[in-house]
Amino acid sequence: MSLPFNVANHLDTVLRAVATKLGLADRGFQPEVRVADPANGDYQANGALAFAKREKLNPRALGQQIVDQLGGLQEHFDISLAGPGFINFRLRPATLLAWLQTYDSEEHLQAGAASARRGQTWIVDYSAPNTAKQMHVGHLRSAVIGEAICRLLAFSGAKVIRDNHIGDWGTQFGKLIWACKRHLDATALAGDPLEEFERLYKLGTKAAEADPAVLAEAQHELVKLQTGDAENLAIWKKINDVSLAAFQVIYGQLGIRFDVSLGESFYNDKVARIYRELTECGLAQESQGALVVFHPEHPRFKTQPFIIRKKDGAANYASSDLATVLYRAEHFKVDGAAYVIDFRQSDHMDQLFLTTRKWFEKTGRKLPQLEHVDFGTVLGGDGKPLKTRNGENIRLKDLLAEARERAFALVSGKNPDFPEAERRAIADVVGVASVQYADLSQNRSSDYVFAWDKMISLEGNTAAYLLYAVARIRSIFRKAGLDTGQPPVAGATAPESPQELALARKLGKFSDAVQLATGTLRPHFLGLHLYELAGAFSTFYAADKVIVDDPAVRARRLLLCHRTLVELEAGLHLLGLRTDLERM
RNA sequence: GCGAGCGUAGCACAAUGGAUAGUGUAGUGGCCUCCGAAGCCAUUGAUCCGGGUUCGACUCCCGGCGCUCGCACCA
Repeated sequence: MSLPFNVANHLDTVLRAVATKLGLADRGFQPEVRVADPANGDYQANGALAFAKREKLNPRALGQQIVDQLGGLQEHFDISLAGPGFINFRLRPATLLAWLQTYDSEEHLQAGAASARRGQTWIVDYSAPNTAKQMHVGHLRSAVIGEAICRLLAFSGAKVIRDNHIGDWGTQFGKLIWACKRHLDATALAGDPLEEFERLYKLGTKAAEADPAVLAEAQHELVKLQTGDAENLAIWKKINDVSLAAFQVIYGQLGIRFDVSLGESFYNDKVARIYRELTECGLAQESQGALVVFHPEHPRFKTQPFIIRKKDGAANYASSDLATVLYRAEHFKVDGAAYVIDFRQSDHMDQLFLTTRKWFEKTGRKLPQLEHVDFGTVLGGDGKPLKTRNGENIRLKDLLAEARERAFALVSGKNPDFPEAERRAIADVVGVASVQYADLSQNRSSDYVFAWDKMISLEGNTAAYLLYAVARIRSIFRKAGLDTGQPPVAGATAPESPQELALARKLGKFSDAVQLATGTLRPHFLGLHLYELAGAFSTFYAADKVIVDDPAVRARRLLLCHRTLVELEAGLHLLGLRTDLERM
């Protein structure tokens, strides 16, 4: 028997078969296979405890009964019954070696993982900045988390559509066009066009606030735009083109590439159908002049309306989001849609999903799995949303530039002898990766404190610590005159020392980490695995010399080094980080 | 007011109802004649309060307290 990519799933399958044989399955036995604390083994099955309790059986006797049926697993596992009825599985060293020999590259790891969601189509809605404004720190999390989720879903076999649902339509364009027609600075526009549009946007907003006549003019410009006025449409298009080009620079640095950018304007001509359908199926009603949806069974949404058409007859983001769900279901035929949007919009998302569920049910449509991938706020050291000293939003381009500068200073301090161009290249990787990883290494649901010192200090669970492990492994190969692409690992023996074993066992948990991160749409589970892997490597590296004379020992330690490199890189790539550095 | 989320060592975080609540940082004490010390080893220190469910609760339920966010036409 060859060992499967995900050992826990294999154990689950075997245990279910045993449960069937023992007549437990039809009474609801669940194996409950979990990754175990290393002190207890590699995996544990907890199912006997709950089942025995429910069926009034002795849990240890039941556990023993199950263990007695697991003879076929003895080749690969040391199996024991422990405590009140835990079944512990410890992989044998030879099995660890076999697993490591099989999963020897990023491609093979992916091949192993790709069965989980084969045949599924997912659309991921992330980033979604508004045009005419610079991307700022508030846009960071959606972009970074969204990209990681796309990669995780694709890795587990899904077809993924990356959709940038940009805010390219709305009432702000009235004020903006008003300002463009009166205050455009051609020189500034030629220099940094987005900067100029942002200035005009602020100017237009202020002017409209101060003077009702301006507001009226701006509203007129908006109506002209909406009714297809050629001049206003041209300005609008110019603004969007300029904005997208500026966004693209940021996306390039973050390793993001979208498949489609279907912004709000794309859905302009699709909202009338929403009003009609929702009214016809009895979900929508008039209230205070607006078209709204109430949910009588819901404690809050029975009185808090979901406004899908404003009293002035215009669409809003609810109408547009409903049209978007329909388009994704009809045109892309998605099985799932993940919305990477901050937690403050939870009410909106709840109302959107609730309404969609009822609407699709009434119209006989298949409902995709709808997931709000929410996330908290990026905070400053004062515990408030991160801003500049004068209270402005921090621009993403400035933030990323500072990250690279700080990384450059650090690399230069550590390795002043590296050529400057190389130090720059290293800083580009380390700086951006540090920002990305600071976000991805913790549970997305909570707010997080943005602290340069912690994220680039290179201590603890940081990108630099992981990349340092990558650099050290490359260094071992380089110094020994070996190629990481052709590791000389023939004749490797099974891991022996405690540090080799700990590292090998950690390597085998990659699949569990990917599965957990993907299943929960929480990338930090993968980050945590990579951090623990890098730690296990550092411990191994300090304890066991790799380049030794004994060919078998040398081959197996090189094998461990190589697989650590492969997994660290595969994992970091899954999180959207670059790893292309030889040394740092 | 109603609703949602969050309260874990000085600080920053982790824990898919499981075994002795993990890690980083800060503190203390060790380790470079040896493949990179941006490292390794050891050690001090925590579940907001009160009930409940469970063989077992940071996790689930109820009630407090505290912080954050949302609540009619911005997205």
